[in-house]
Amino acid sequence: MRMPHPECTTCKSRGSSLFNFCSCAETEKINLSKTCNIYKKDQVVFHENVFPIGLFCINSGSIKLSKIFSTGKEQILRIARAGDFIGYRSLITNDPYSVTATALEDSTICLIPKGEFHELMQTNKNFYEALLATICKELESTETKVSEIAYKPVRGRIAEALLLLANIYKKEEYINLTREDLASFVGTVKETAIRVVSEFKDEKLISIDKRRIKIINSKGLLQISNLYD
Amino acid sequence: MRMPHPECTTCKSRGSSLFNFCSCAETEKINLSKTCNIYKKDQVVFHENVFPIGLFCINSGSIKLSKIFSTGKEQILRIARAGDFIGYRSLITNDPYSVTATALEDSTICLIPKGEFHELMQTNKNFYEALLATICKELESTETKVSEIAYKPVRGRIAEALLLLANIYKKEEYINLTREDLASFVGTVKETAIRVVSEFKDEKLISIDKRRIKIINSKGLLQISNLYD
DNA sequence: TTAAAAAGATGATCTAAATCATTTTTTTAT
DNA sequence: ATAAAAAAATGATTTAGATCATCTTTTTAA
Repeated sequence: MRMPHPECTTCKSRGSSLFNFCSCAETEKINLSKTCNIYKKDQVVFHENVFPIGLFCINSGSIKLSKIFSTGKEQILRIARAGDFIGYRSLITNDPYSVTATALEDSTICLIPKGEFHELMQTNKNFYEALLATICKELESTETKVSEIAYKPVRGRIAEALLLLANIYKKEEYINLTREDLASFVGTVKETAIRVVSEFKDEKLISIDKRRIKIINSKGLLQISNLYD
Repeated sequence: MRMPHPECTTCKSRGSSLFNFCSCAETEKINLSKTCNIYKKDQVVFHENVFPIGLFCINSGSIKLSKIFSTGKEQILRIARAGDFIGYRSLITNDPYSVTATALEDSTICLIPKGEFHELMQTNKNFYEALLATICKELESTETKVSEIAYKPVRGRIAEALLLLANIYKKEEYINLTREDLASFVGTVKETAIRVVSEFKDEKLISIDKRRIKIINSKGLLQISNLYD
């Protein structure tokens, strides 16, 4: 779905994005070449194994990045929000996407053409360095994820995930993720995630309104998360 | 342990390392500023949570990069060999090491001072770009590891790990890793790794001499590895 | 507004893999 | 060469969490 372009220069996500490292002139230039679309909830932004055509910059909403198996199982690796870039790795390595990006809610996403991205990489050192730092941070958190899935019990992983998600969704009052997505995020199944979330509710660590989760005792959750570190 | 410096310019690992992107003059300069040490088997090269003082370049041997838990459990994330750089991520982000590096066998490792590394990053675009590409690849393989630990049964993970290790150790005839390290690498326990390796021997997928593993049916292993993708 | 679909809850059962315990083989150090 | 230590092998037992099945609540769409 096409929509009137939000302006990059005045974009409310600019401060929290890598565009913060771009000059006004650069931002203006990007603004002219970009296109912008609304993705409905559950709509795929890009598919695993497909070659990229540009850089996606999330203007509003949230996007899950996941690997999907032939068995239908899904592993969510990361959840991106307003201001985040997605799909830049394939642009750098010239490889097809290694993950699938799907909208978790209705989201507005801008697409910056490949050439524009590469030009920015060539000409703006600050941008380049900030991007490199972002990738390094991502790698570190992914390495942490490996160890935790391997050694931390489900209860600890869900406690930790809820704290992380509360931070991602800090502007909203509730964590807006189905139990099934929560399960995919921590590497378990729906039923187990449902059970653990119910336990946390009984233990007064979280409250639930309809199906939405709100943390009411983050210290308690942190303790559960750290039990096995 | 100190030793006579191997020469960077004639280093047999140079072709397979990122120094391949450096000019002769640059390599000479690095050669003069570097120091070189032998690390005995099981010796720690650097520790988690410690700040880096330079860039490590493996001249010979093999190094495991792992996270170690307070419970004593270890998750091996990556195994680095001759020509590989280790510890560059902390140098880029100015953070302490997020993993511990330990010699799997007696290894020779050069240490390039921090300043030298940063200068190279500033002045040599090819080097910079190659490093960025390396990190991107690492991130992709770490993401794959997350999904596999979450969804692939131990048999499949060990089959896959053996194929990967055979490739890392392609110059040697045997895979030189204890069952315990193999277990840490795929996220399981020693006993389970031992049992699966024994099964593979019984199924004529591998042969074992003393405790060393040699692959004799890689197609079979690949099939087991792919059963659940 | 109502029917259908999706999400969540919950109980029962099963199983892969962890844990615990002991023995054998290989390696290392004296 | 021999003793001690480390690694591997193997059996018995336990368990966390997956799977299967059914029911309830909430959301979505006609």
